[in-house]
Amino acid sequence: MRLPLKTEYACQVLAQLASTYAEEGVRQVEDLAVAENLSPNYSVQILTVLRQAGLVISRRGKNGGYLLAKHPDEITLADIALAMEGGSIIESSLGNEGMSAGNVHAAWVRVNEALLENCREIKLSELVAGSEDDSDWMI
Amino acid sequence: MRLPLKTEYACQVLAQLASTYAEEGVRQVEDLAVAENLSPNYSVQILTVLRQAGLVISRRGKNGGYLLAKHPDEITLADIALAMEGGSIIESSLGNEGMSAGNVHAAWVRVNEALLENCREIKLSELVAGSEDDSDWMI
DNA sequence: TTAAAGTTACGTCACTTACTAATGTATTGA
DNA sequence: TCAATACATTAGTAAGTGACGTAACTTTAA
Repeated sequence: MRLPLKTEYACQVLAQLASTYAEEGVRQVEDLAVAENLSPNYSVQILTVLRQAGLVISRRGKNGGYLLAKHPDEITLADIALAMEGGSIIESSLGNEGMSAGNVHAAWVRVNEALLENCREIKLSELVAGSEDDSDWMI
Repeated sequence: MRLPLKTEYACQVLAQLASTYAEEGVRQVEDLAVAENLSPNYSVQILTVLRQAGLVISRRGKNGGYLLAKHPDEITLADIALAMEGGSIIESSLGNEGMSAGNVHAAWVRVNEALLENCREIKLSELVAGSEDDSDWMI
């Protein structure tokens, strides 16, 4: 199944914010969108979700913009995915109709939990282009 | 993201075939579909994919039907998911447009690989209703 | 040879995704 | 204060996808 672009874009925008985290200033949507080659209008909607999830902080009005709510080491892929996708990353929609439906559903719930654990091990800081970590396993 | 019903149905149909694996006879689509409460027509399409992937064997003509190609212990969730979804379970569609796109893409590729490992640890035999294994962690 | 079963191709309708556009609201600096 | 600026929210939409149904074809046992 395809990972929603929405979620991938969220990773990009957050990585972009992380790249200037040390400077402590806000970044404007236009700026972020250009750097990641995204539609500014769509980026706003993504940033709104990220704000509601407590991953970014926004300032309105003139000289407004966005900044990370936490250190890039303390935001994981799991946080991002859950923020964008809701309660689970992979969700099984099977009910109890059919002999094996219950077992199949339970199995995928287990897979989702294992997946969450894996995502918890990838930090936002590793996604920043040109960071120290990005040479080990990144291509 | 929602796990495609197609994939979940595939698990159900295979679990159903696994439940009578010892009897070594074929099961007809109608039979399988009723047991798992699926549309027979749709089940056919799923079984066709599973056959092409080498997970089931079909016999055509009168008294035809389907049977598992391997022992239920030797088919895993990974096999099923890959058969239904293609090369990867979770696929990132990001290219290289945008500063962090490459890193984000690489991260999700890594997640997919970890996910595959997890799926390799769940055997089809565990999905069979009423099997010995289904009481430990199944609800 | 005929009826039963799988095979294949096509059609389709509702839903979702990935946007754009328009309007509203808060903040600031002159 | 007021106008400019930037985020916030809602609505709209076109294209794609998912989950089916239908129908014609092929194979095989009896």
